[in-house]
Amino acid sequence: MAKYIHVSVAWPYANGDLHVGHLAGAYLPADIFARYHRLRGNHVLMVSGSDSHGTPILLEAGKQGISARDLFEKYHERFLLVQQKVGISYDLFTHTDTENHHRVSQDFFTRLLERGYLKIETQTLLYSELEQRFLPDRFIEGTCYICGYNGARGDQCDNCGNLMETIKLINPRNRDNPQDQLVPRQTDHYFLALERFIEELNAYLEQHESHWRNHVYNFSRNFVKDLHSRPITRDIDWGIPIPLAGWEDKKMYVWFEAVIGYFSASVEWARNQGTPEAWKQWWYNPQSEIYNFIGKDNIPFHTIIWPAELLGVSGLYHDGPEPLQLPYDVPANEFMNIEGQKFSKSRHHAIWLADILERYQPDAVRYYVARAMPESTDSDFSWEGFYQSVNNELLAAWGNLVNRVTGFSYKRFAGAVPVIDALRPEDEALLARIEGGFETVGSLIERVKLREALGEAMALVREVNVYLDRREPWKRIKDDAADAARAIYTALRAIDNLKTLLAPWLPFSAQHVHHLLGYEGQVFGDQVIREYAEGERRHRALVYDPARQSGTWAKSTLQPGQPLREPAPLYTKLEDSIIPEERGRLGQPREERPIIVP
RNA sequence: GGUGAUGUAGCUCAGCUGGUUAGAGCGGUUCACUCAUAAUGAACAGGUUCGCUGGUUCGAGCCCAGCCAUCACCA
Repeated sequence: MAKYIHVSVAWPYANGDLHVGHLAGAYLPADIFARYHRLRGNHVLMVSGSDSHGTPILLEAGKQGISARDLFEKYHERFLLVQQKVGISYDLFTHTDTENHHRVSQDFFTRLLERGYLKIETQTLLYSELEQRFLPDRFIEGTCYICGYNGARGDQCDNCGNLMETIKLINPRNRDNPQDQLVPRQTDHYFLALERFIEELNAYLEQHESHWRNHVYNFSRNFVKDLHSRPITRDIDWGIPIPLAGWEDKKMYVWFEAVIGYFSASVEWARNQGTPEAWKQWWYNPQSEIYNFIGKDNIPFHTIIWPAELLGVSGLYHDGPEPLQLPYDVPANEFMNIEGQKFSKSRHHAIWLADILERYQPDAVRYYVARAMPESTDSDFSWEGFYQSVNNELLAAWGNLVNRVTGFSYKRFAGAVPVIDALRPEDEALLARIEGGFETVGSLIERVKLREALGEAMALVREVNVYLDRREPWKRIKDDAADAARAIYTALRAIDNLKTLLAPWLPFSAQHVHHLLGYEGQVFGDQVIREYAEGERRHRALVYDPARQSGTWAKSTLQPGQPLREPAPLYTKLEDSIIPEERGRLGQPREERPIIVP
C-alpha cells in the first residue's frame, strides 16, 4: 500500500547564494530520499522555502543598500533557479513572506495563546535613541565583560569565544553609527512555555529511539532536561506581525515561525493544486511519516521546539480526533568543510552552487557530494576528491559501462537490443544479483543510510563490468554470435535496472540512459517554476509536476529487438587542471552572475 | 564551563549486541584484456594495530575512567 511520506527540508536564509554545504547538509539527501519514494509510488510531499525574515536579512540588506524585501526576493529567485538546475525536486519551494505563511503562523500564535502556552515576560534590552527602536544583538558591539576585548559583538565575543548577554556588554555601541546612544529599556515579549511539554516530548523521543541517529537522539534527550521558555516575539520591524492590538511594533521571532513553514507550505501546496484539504493526508494521518532533513546546528529546533509547537496547536484546521503528526525522523547531517577548512562567507572560503553548475554537470556534483555526504561526521569537499570521484568512479565505472555496452550493441546488433533465444545460468545469476538491489538499496534509503546505499548500487555497477570481462562478448561475436547476444542483452538489462537504482542520486543521467535504451517518456516528472497569486501579492515557487513521471522502482523488462538511440557518453571527463583552478578561486570574492537553467 | 558527537590504511570512509590473520572505494605496483571517454578485470603492497594513558575481561577498534584534538548546540 502506498505510504504518505512528508519530506520537510530546512529553510535557507535568503541573504546569500546557496553553497555545497546546503546541498550536502539537507537538500541532496532530502531529494534522494524523495525521489526514491516517488519511484516506489508513495505519496511524497516535499516542501521548503526561503526564510525571508530575521536579522541576517536586515544585515545583508543594509550592506547591499536595498530593502529587506528586495534582498530576499532576489535570493529567493536565485534559489529557485539553482535548485531547479541541480534537480532538487520540491513539490513546493515557496517562502515565508506569503500571505498564507503569515496567516498560518498567526493562527499558531493565537491557538497557543488561547491554550495558555504563551506568557508575557519583561526583558531589558538596548534601545537606540537615534533609530528609535530596540537594536538587534548583531547590530551592537562593545567591550567583552569576560575577557575585556573591545570588539565583542552583541551575541558573541570573537576574542574569547563566549556568548554574550548583550545587556551586560561594557560601553555598548551601535555598530553602524558610533554617534548613537544606546540605553537599557524594558520591553514586553511573549514567551513559549516549552517546559510544559517536557513529559510529552520525552514520550515522543522514546517512541522513536530505535530508528533515530544516535547523536540526534542523545542530544535531544539531554536538551529536554533543562527546557525553558523562549521568547517568540522581538522588537524588529521586518517579520510577521503579532495578531494582537498594541503589539504593532513587534514581530515574531524567526525561530518560531520559520519551522511552521513545513506546515504552511503543505497547506499552500494543497491549495495550489486545487485540493485545499489534501495536506491533511500527511499532517493528520496517523500512518504518515514526516522526515526533517536538516544540518546538525538545527537539531533541537526540529526534535524539541517544532514538535512542541505542533503539540501545542494540535487540532488546528481539523475537526477529527487525529492529533497533528510529529516528525517521524530527523536525519540531521553534520557539516561539509571545503579543502579542510570551515565554510566562511566573509573569507570567501566557499563553493557556490551557482558557480560550479556553470562548469560541471549536475549529476557529477550530486555524485561527489553524495559520496562525501557528512552523514555521521563532518566531511570534506576537496577538488582533488571531486576530480577523482567523477573521473574514476562515476565516469569510469558507470558512464563507461553504459557507453561500452550500448555502443557495442548499437554497432554490432543493428542499432537495437539484441534478439536472444534463452539466457545462460550466469546471465540469470547476474540479473538476479542486480535485481536484488531493489531490496538492498531501497531498504538502506528508507533507513536514510544514503552513503551506504550509493556504495551498494556502485558495487552492483562493478559486478556488471566483471561479468562482461568474463563473458567477453567482443570475442564471442566472432565465433558464437548468439552467445554474444545473450551477454549484451543481459548487460543492457542490468544497465536498465541500474539506471533506476541510481536514479535517486543521478536523475539527469538516469533520463539519459532511459533515452539511450530506446524508451520514450520520462523517469521523473518535471520541475517547473510557477507564479501564484494571493490577495495582494504574488510569489514564484519551484514545483514538482509528477504528470509525466513514468519511472518506477521495479525490475527492467527490456524487450529484445527494441531500437536503441545513438550512444553518447553520459559524462564529461574532467581535466586535472581544474584542481588548481578551483583551488585558486577559494578565498577570492566572486560576482553573482545570472543563473541560466538549460 | 555543560551536553552530544567525531578521531581506524596515502585519501574518503565501513566496522552490528567485545572473539579467528582489522574491511571497502579511490590512489600505488604488477599482470591480463581491447567492446569502451587509455575506460575494464585480476593479483599484490599498504594500518609502528584502530587519537593518548590507564582499567575491566580468558579476550577490546568495539565496554569504563581520565586526557588531547576537532565540530555543533547550550550557558
